[in-house]
Amino acid sequence: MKPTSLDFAILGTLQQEPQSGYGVRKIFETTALGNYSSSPGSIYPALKRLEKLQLITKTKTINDKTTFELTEEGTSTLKNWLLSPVTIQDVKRSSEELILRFAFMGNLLSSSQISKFLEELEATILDYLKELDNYHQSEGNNMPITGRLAFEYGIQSYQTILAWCISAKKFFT
Amino acid sequence: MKPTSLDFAILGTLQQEPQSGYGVRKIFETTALGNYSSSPGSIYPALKRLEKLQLITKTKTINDKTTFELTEEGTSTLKNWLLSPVTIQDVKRSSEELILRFAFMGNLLSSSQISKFLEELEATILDYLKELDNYHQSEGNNMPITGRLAFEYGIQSYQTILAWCISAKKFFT
DNA sequence: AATGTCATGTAACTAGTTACATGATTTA
DNA sequence: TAAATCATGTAACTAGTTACATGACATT
Repeated sequence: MKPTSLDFAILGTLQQEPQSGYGVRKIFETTALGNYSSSPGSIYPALKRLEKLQLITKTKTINDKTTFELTEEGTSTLKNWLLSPVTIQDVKRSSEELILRFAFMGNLLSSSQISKFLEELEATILDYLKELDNYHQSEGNNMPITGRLAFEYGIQSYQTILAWCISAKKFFT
Repeated sequence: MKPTSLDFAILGTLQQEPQSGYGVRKIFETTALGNYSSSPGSIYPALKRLEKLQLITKTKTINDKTTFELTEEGTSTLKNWLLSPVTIQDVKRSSEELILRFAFMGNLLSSSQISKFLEELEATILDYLKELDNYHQSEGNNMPITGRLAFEYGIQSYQTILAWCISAKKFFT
């Protein structure tokens, strides 16, 4: 029963500052933290889930607002997620989630832990890029033009992450 | 009852070449068409769905293999999807899906239709980038460092698509 | 007084995951 | 002959979507 990607997005948000359900929804709606659903049908059940798992607790209920904050277990769950190794599957499946992880590191990890994450990410992407390059070299000419261009977009987007990693590392020496 | 993203990935794959369910699974597993699940629990039910909607039909059953191909309705559904306008929501939610669309255009659309798509995409991303830039200008300094860097990654990844659009257009004059 | 936003929820549905199951065929 | 891969499926579960519902409070 491991938390979902949305769960971690909520945990990270609450870690930055305790929020009501409505507060979380507004943050997901307005900030670029988006592509996470802000609909009540996803947020409120998720909060219940997290509460049942004892990762968050209600703190105070002033007028209408119920404010949630992380429990100790919630904080350590979040931290473990931030510290978990970067796998090639992570890279293949969703770079978005890796960037989300990074975004939440500021408050919880040390500079050297953050820089280690970036180096792991860099290495993993380099590996994957080699794989993609090989495929491109051998199959590129057999692919229909739009297919090939789409594939090349993929390569370029990984190169973008790579370049971003390298420039981001400078902030965490 | 509109087809899902996975449905379109299957339709596009079958349009390129009729396949068995297993064939589709292998393509999703091995090609970079990935992040679409290739598990039997997603593919076989999806094929049933598409068959019920009369977008695909079984053609022949040689030994074990049941081969599916697009019906006329399937082809036109796919084509309509390819031709549908590029919205800012598409861009925000998933560039991946837009690139998937592009990848399938080769066989079904004319050069001018493809180039129109690229121009629409370019314009939409430009709009969105302006929005992101404004946000960055006004809020960038208030954001925690990892949050800001993550945001900047977002900007860079849209710039990558933009550059890709521009270079891809050259193939469809 | 009416509209909009704050604030929280539920109910019905859909798609996708994980895990299991089966049998045939191919390869080591 | 054992193991791997071909080939297709199902069953139980989970998360998320859409749509609806409610009431308080603030604004015009």
